[in-house]
Amino acid sequence: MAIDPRSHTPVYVQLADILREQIEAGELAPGSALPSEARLTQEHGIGREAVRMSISLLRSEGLVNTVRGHGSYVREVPQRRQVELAPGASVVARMPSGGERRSMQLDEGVPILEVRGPEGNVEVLPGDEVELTRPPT
Amino acid sequence: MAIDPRSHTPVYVQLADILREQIEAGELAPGSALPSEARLTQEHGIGREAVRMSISLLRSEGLVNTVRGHGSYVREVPQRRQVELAPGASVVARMPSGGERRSMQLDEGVPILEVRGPEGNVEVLPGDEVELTRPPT
DNA sequence: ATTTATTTGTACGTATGTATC
DNA sequence: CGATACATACGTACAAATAAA
Repeated sequence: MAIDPRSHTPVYVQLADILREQIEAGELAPGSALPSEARLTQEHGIGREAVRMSISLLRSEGLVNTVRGHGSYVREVPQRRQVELAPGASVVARMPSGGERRSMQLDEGVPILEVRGPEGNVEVLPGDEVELTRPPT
Repeated sequence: MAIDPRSHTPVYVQLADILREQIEAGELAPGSALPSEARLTQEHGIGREAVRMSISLLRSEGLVNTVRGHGSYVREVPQRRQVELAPGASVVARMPSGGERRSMQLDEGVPILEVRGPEGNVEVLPGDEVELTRPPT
């Protein structure tokens, strides 16, 4: 359970594994706060940078969300609304640019869906709120 | 052009903006190498951490790809193969877990597409290589 | 095949800025 | 205002991967 600084797996990966396990086990429930950086630093006897890299890793996986000056929280499992893919349309997934992320108010680790309609019109959807569907015949 | 340490926009964001502009203008062509961390540090008069955060930001946007011990490179625009979404199927986009990223050999900043077939079968596709389509009526 | 130089990765410490409560 | 918490940014050092001599 304890972190081994001499292990070949980096300290920050070890801590991320511990936290991920606690999240998936429900010990850290959706919406609940992770321990602060200072606490994680002290309790695991590691530096602050390693702690921050751990949380950054979980953020990039879409598992947690960090609010500056407040804390890091386990992301709620998003409620997805169903969007029907129109006939003749196509869709690609990609990460948003910084500007797109801000304007769409997306958390880190959230991709976007870019839907091209048959007439060339493009629609950009938040990847964590949408489930694209094609109705049965 | 020069980086202003007293600006309210962080140094690493300023550098990322500069590099992103050079990428989108074609000065840094797809496949070409970015300047090394040491060069960027010296030429812009900033610390290595700021340089690394800049490149990390571009990586998370899927614009560059970093190879340890070698350098960072402008990502090639991916060739997407078209995959038809079956009738009755649905699809969501999300970021891969660390294990998924390794096993699918995905670069950072590449989402995945999770396709659920009508019979509940699930298929996981790399988001940078696939364009999902629904054929016209 | 060994070594050397280059480059990125990990990790620590320190200091200061800024947002939230 | 003060306390807490995360963000930015510098410096340092060593580890590890890569390529070239």
